[in-house]
Amino acid sequence: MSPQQPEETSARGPARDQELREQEVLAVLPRLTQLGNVLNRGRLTERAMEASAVHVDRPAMSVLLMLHMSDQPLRVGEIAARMQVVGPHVTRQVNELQRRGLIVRVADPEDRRARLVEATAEGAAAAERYMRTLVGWFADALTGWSDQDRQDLGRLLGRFTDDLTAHLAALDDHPAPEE
Amino acid sequence: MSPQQPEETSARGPARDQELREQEVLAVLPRLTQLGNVLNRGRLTERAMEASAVHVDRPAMSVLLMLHMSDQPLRVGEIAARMQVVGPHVTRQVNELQRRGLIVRVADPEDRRARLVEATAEGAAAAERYMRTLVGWFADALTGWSDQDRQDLGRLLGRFTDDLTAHLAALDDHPAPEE
DNA sequence: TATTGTTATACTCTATAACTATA
DNA sequence: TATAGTTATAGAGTATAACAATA
Repeated sequence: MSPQQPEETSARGPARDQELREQEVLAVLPRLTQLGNVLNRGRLTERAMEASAVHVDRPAMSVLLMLHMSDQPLRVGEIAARMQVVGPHVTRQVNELQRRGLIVRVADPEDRRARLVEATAEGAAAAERYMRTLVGWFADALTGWSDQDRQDLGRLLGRFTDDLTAHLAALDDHPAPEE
Repeated sequence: MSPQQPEETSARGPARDQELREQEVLAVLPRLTQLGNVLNRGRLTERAMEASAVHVDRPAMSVLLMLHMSDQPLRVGEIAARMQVVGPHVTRQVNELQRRGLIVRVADPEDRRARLVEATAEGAAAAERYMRTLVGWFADALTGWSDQDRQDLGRLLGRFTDDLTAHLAALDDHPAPEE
């Protein structure tokens, strides 16, 4: 992390800026990898489910959580789109959640091909317990942070995720200009 | 997570702080989920491998990258520990990388049970191409950010990952104090 | 004919168990 | 007896293909 003067930086032109950004990203890359591991692997989900007494598969928990955060019944296709997975995968999880009484399928009045997936009272309560457990852990990890740092983290993380998502989507359209 | 002292005066106690942090985390949670998806799923790795003309499996790429970032031959057990996976998984990936000539196994002079895994020139070049592609994409996504924001992101992300990792590890030792 | 969802199947990634060789 | 690694096998998670019902 070499400190630099903003004026100096921009005076050197875009190529130099790019190089500086790459230096910084290079330093953060291992942390991003680590964060990805903690979020996906690392049994974070399993532990939160255990702590909140929710006993379903991890993918099913994702579906239930997605449903809970939407505050509205969703179609299978919509759930799949939001989770960035394919339809059949969601069907399987919805089947399991239904078996356990955590969701129900109701008729979609607007389209008889589709059905709406809706959390039961029990399902909503389970999702709420799970989410509060997880959020509590994250919040605990931020103990000792200044208000400013916490706000900055939220702001920058959101912006970074959006920008990264947008840039990767753009790569699909303009396939890789040579570097 | 119910605060024991319901009525707080203007002075903010720890319980109130906790609640504030949870509010902020709740807002960032979807973004963290999204970021986790982008990093792990979303074909980011596959696309970077394609763009850098590296043709191995995704887990094998992780091993090769880990080796490249260590700048030193590593034992299978050490790679597994750093990747947080089990030994046999690494063995499989190392086998494939060896078949493709990207790594070699050399004798460990200090322990004849173990062998050291080392990237070949070709393997190191492939890892370097891959890493530069990925870092380039991330850096591009940060175009238009102020120097301050970029530095803050790096700093806060690193700290967050460390604190989160530490907190989750602590949960293993003091299993969930009842609330 | 296109779209929503389901069923059946296959593939990828990672873990556990059993074993070998060296310490 | 304990440790490093490998081989064989099993499981979780997700995708693709083929199909049904409705639009």
